[in-house]
Formats: sequence, C-alpha cells, structure tokens
Amino acid sequence: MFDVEQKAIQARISAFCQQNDIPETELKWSPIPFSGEWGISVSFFQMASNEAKAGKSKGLPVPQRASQMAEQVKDYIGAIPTISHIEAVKGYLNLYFSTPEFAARVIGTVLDGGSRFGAGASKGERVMVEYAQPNTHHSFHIGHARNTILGESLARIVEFAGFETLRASYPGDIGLGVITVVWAYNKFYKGQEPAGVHERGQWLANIYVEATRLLEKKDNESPAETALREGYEAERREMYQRWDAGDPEVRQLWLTTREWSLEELRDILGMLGAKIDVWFFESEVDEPSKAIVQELIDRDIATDERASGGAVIVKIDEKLGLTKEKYRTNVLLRSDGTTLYLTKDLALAREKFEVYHIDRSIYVVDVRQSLHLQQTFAILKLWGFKQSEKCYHLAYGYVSLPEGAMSARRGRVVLFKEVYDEAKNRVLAVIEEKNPGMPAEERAGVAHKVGLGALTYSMLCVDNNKDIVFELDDALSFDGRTGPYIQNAYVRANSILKKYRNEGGSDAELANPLFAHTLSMHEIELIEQITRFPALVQQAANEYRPMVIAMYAYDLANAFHSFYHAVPVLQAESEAMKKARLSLVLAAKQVVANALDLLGITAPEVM
RNA sequence: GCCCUCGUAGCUCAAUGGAUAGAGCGCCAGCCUUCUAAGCUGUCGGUUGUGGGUUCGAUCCCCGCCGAGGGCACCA
Repeated sequence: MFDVEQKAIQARISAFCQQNDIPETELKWSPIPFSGEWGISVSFFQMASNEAKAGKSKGLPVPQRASQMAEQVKDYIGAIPTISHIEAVKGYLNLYFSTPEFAARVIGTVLDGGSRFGAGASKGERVMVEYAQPNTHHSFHIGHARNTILGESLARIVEFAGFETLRASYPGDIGLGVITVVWAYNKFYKGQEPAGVHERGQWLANIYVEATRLLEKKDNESPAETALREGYEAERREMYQRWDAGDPEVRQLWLTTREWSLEELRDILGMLGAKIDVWFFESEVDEPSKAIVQELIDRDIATDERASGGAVIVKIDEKLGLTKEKYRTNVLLRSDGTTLYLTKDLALAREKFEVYHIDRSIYVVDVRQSLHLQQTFAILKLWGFKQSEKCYHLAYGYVSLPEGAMSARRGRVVLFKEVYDEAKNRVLAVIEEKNPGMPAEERAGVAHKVGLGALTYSMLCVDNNKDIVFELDDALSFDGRTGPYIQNAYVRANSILKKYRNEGGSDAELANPLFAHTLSMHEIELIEQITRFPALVQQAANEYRPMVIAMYAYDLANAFHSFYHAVPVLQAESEAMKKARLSLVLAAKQVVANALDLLGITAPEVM
C-alpha cells in the first residue's frame, strides 16, 4: 500500500550507496514496532556486513557501522512528501507517515474495495483444492470437520489471493468398510429408514459399529459363535464380490445407502459454507486406474511381478536414481489384480490435470498420509506430469479425544452434528443472558453463525501441523482469542453505524474521509492493522496457511475493541472528527468481514 | 533401522534471520447512568529441551544428544 514511498526511499538509498562506495544490498522492510506512531523501517546490518565482506570496511564493528549508515542515510534522504519525519535508531531507519494523508488513503482504499479489499490480482493459474474426503456409510466426525474447515478456508484464501480455484471432494464410497455397512443393513435392517437427514446418517454409522462387533473375533469364542462369525464373514465377502461384478441388487442397495450418507454430507458442507465444484467418487476411479497400471508397466515405470506370484510395484527411488531410500517402493496393483489407494490417486491426479487443466493441486489430507502422497507425487513426476512440481500436501495433525484416538469402527467419535447442536444451545443461553431483548426469530440465525464461528475459529487458529485434542469447552469458548470475539467486533462496529444511520446519517457522507484531527494511538493502531491485510492474504496463500488470517483477524478485532472502548465516535468533539471516525469504523467493519469470510466465518449483524 | 513433525510462561499456542520473545486461558486488582461488558485496562508469569556450529545478529538455519507423536509394498 505504500509502494510509492518505499520505492522513492529505496532509490535514494541506492544513490547514497553509489556515492559512498557501499555494495548494493537488498533492503528488508518491516513495520516499526508500535510506539504510538506509524510507519515503516529498514535495517542496515546486512549492508554493513556486506561492506565489510567486500573488504571496504570503515574500521567499525558491523552494528556500529549500521548505526552510522542509518544516520548518514537519514541526513542524505532529506524530506520526502507524506513522510512526516525520519529517525535513525540502533541501525534502523524509521520513516513515520504523515498520518492525515495516510489515514485518508487507507480508509478510502478500503471503502472503494469493499468486499474485494485485500484481494490479489489474477495469478493466471488454476488451482484445485481437494478436501472433504470422508467415507460414506460412516459418520462425519470432528476430525472430518477439521479437514473441511481447513480446506474451505484455504480455498477461499487462494481464490481471494488471485488464483482461479476449484474445490474438490473425494468421498470414499467403496471399500470393505462400506460393504460391511451394506451387508449389515441388508441382513438386519432392510426396508427401515429413520426420518431426518442426520438421524439417518447416524443410524447408518451405528450399523457399522454393530456390524464390526459381529465380525470381530472374540476371546473365548464358543464353536457356535465362531461358526456364526465365519458365516457372516463369508456373506460380507460374497457381497463385495457381487458389488465388484456389478450385481444390480447389491448396487442398488449400495447406491441407496450411499445417497443417505451423501445427503448428510451435503447438508454439513452447506453449514460450513463449502461449495464443492467437483465430486470425485472413489468407486468411479477404480476402473480407470487399472488401465493406468498397464501404461506404467509398458513405460517401464512399474514392475510387474505377477508372473512370480507377486504384485505390480513401483521402485520409486530406483527409478528416480536416488541412492538413499526416500520414497521407497510401493504396490500399484495387488497380486489378485485389484487396485489400491495409490492406484486410484494416480488416476484421480491425471483426471485433475487432463480434464480440469489445473496448474496447481493441493491435497488437504491427514499428516499420517505424508509418505503416501509424496510417493504419489514422485510417480506423477516419473510419469511425466510437470504439474507434479506444484502438487502440495497440506498435512494437518489429527484430532483425537482426551480418552484417545477416535474410531468410527468402535463408535468412539465426537460427531460434528453433536458439537454443532451443543454450540447453538450454548450461544442461545448466552443470548438469553446478555441480550434478552433480541427478537426470537433472530436468535436461531445468530446462534448458527456464532456457534459455528467458535468451532471454526478453534480449528483454524492452530497451525496445521499441530495435533488437536478435542475438548468441547475449549472449542466452544466465546471469550478471548475466539471466533465470537472477532464477530463481536463486527457487531459493535455495526451498532455504531446503525445508530448513525438511524439519526439520519448516510454512508455516502463517509466515502471520502478527512483526518484533520490529531489521531489517537488507538486510531493509528487500528489503521495500521487494516493496512496489513492485503500482504497477509498473499502470505497465507503462498504458505497455504489459513492460520495467518486467523491470527490477523484476532489482532484486527483486538485493535477495534481497544479503539471502541477508548475513542468516542458518535460523541466525538467535532462533526469532522465524528465523520472521520465513522469512516474508520465502516472500514474496520469491512476488513473484519473480509478476514472472517476467508476463514469461512459469517459475522451476524447483532449478537 | 530409516524418514517426517514437534519441544517456547502453570495450561493451550504465536513469533520462520532483526529492535525489549508475544497472545489467550487460569490467578489477582480495577472499569457498565456514555456507540452491545461475548468487552476494556493493569499485575503476576521465560536459561525458547540440551550441547556445539554458522551469522553483525538465532526461538528460527546446520550437526549431535534427550524427550513426545506419527509413518515405512499388496489398509485407506
């Protein structure tokens, strides 16, 4: 936002270096640690060090020389328009902005940009974010929620940063676990169907737990129990074979129950604000993946050991010419000719490249699959896809419970829907306590937004690589560094603006603010936070880290809350000051909304 | 055995080569007759696991050690 000033200063420093025989050094710009004023700074340590290394030392230790350079540059630069004053301190050159001009420029830019403020120019690249890969016929638990929340936020961030973005979901709709449910449903519950999308989905998940128990070998089994269990096992195996052969009856059962799961999944994705563009079903990449195997054998990438009773494998390290083991060897096709996860991921990747023409591919997948994905990318490279260089595994730590790992098979999970319902109830209780005047018809909507805001933020404010132990009270906290804290900043800004409008004010009057008054520390801090947003969007997108935005949203809200508390807006001393501050409130509200939107969080107008 | 991630305040986490390592929670003390107290202000709290190295400068980069978690061909 201050490119013009920065470049002008940079040019002056360059000239200074040439005149004084100092080797040119790339300058590192950073904000000045906040001291009640506002500006940018540049350090001279690197330059002093380079000078010494080039044998042009002026006989001073680097830190002293850096200080000296800062002093000299300060005198050399002279006055710069819109920079109010310059100081040299401890090897840094600090340039302070002329606040009235900069404040007006910043607020004007935000109000012009609106919901697009902070968005980057088009990158000319198409990126696909693959997330939301739950198995069908199972439950959508809090671990899936982390995946989906992270993926959706990342998709919003890269899109906002300037990438054309496609969101992809890859449900695991086939496999032994799925068949287990179909078998048990068919055997024990055929024809039944609970009412309600979520009730039905959870009911299916319970069937899975029950079926797993029936099929599991127990200690001290009686011969009769063993026979029964083995009978079940044979039925399940037969059902899988019939599915594989395309048996219409089994396929119909599978499709019907699958649709129940997908209905629930779509409902949950809707709640989380995730709009999936492309659905890949595991069952649909199975056949294409088999064809790939032959191609890879023909091209001598894969090794066919089936003749000797083995499988089709890829010796990845060997093919890449690596001497140290890194990607190791993996199986592409079982000895019985059936495909594996890796096989399907290859087929899927090819479809992404050839059908959707993506340049960049992001996989939001549990950290435990790191090796698998590195292997996938390595094989894609061997296969000749140059996009493999731009495949990225966004690995995130898994979510466990205080009592240990979650297990869908054992029914030891915390369901997303349960947490969501609890979140809403807790928000409703807080509304009853703090805002009893809120109309009844408004409460459900606010509870939805704030409850999900709390949960979503708790998932995003931790770096992806951290494991999370899920504690309901922590995830649904409304105080401190939380979603509701940030939403509340939005609500308070809205509240001021609402009152202003009710008193006959219009937003048009705020469009071109003049900051003629001496700005308080709180106003400056708030404006400074606002200016950081566009650069942080780019950083978050480059690093694939929604947490960057999550941290920022809190800092911004924090600056607003402090401002709100300390600085009167509608009661400002003068009309001009009131207008300027209202513009600032309007801009702050906009940026809070933009940042929250990138996190997949909606701010309510009241709470 | 090999590979990956991590180790920062009592707890949960930021800071990815720069100025005095920051927040939240918890504890303690203040602030609602004023735009929403889901808030604000203040206090307490640190040998950044450990030993070296690189650098003008290291929580950050490199090496060793200690500790925690995860992964390593016919599961996904």
